[in-house]
Amino acid sequence: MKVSKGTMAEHREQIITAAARRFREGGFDNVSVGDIMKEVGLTHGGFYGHFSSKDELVALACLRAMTETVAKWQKVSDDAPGDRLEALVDFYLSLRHHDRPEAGCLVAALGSELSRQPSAVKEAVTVGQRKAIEFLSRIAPGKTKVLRRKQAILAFAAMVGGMIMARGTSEPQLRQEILDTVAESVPNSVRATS
Amino acid sequence: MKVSKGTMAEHREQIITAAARRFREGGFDNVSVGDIMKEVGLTHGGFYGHFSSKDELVALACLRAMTETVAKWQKVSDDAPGDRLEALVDFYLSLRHHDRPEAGCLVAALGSELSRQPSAVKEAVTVGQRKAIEFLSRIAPGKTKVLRRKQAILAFAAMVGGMIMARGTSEPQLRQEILDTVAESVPNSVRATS
DNA sequence: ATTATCTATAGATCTATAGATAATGC
DNA sequence: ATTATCTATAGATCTATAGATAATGC
Repeated sequence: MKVSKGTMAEHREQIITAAARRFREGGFDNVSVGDIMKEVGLTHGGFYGHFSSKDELVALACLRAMTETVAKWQKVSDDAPGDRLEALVDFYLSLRHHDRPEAGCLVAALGSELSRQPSAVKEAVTVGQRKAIEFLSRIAPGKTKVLRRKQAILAFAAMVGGMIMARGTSEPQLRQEILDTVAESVPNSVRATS
Repeated sequence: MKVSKGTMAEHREQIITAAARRFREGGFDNVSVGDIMKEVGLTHGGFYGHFSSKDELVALACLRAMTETVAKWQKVSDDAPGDRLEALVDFYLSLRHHDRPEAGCLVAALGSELSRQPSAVKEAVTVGQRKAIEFLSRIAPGKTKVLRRKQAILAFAAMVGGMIMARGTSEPQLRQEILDTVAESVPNSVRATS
């Protein structure tokens, strides 16, 4: 039953990866330690050899998800033929992202649950938020650093809010109107930010 | 033990009111039927004489919360000495709203949990979202109806996202930067929307 | 007589722990 | 010998239901 140290380290990574996906899919409360361990092919009892509590895994999974998201943003903006921020906004507010919260932005998938998480979780998310804002500042069009940071925060807020509103709507027409309107307006708005 | 029909109707209202507050405070999953009934001064067993399921109460509580919020927005904008939308944005992105999710916007308090709720709940929220967007359209500055609606959707998205980001942050300085930046940028952004 | 509420409970689920098992690694 | 994982379980909690109780309202 015992596995090598290398395999155990792999298991740990697999648990964090599975958790990052499953939590975004089902919410922190509706995904149990047992669910995640089963997905990795282990039993729930072994979990506590890897982590001291479910909360510890939640914090690690949040940071993992946010780091992966910013890395994906980097690729999307690098591949953009035209305006990098505009390409990112279209990518973020796509129907594809809407339909796959488990593979997308953690703040959009779990944002309103974060305020009720223990401080270790919020601290991990804060690190991720800073990375996201810093990345967006780099592709924002403003002339000064201060201005680009303001543009980054505004763009992030509008994208997160737009996606959450779209996911909370039962009518496909309103949903698409929200995604399209925000995607279309953010680039103009960013340029107007001072 | 039995009460009059009038009292029973009052109890029903009290249950919905308590639920609307407690759900925004703790999330749908972390507030039990028993918690809500206890707050109203009843026992959990009597709940099913009022509602067929917890989900039914969730839907009613969501609609209640959103309707109350839009009513409050109306008052805030009516009392504004200057620009009505600007006053509303400042009110929404205030530290006071940040600190009291249970008395504020449902989309900011529970937004990312909505996509996982049954369709009856999402339909109730959609009704509320339409009311919110229609209200914001009325105080938006655009020349045409179509333009004002776009401005309303952008402003709502930025406000929701800004509040959720602020509540998910553990650092007070970053939190305040997010609230201030979005509050300051939305009015300019709205004017730039076309 | 009807029915709003209460008491008690079935059935399900979840986190965390304890001790057993069996493979690694000194 | 050490330890990663497994089996089993304690303790807690939640939704929903069933039957009892006692006050309303015909």
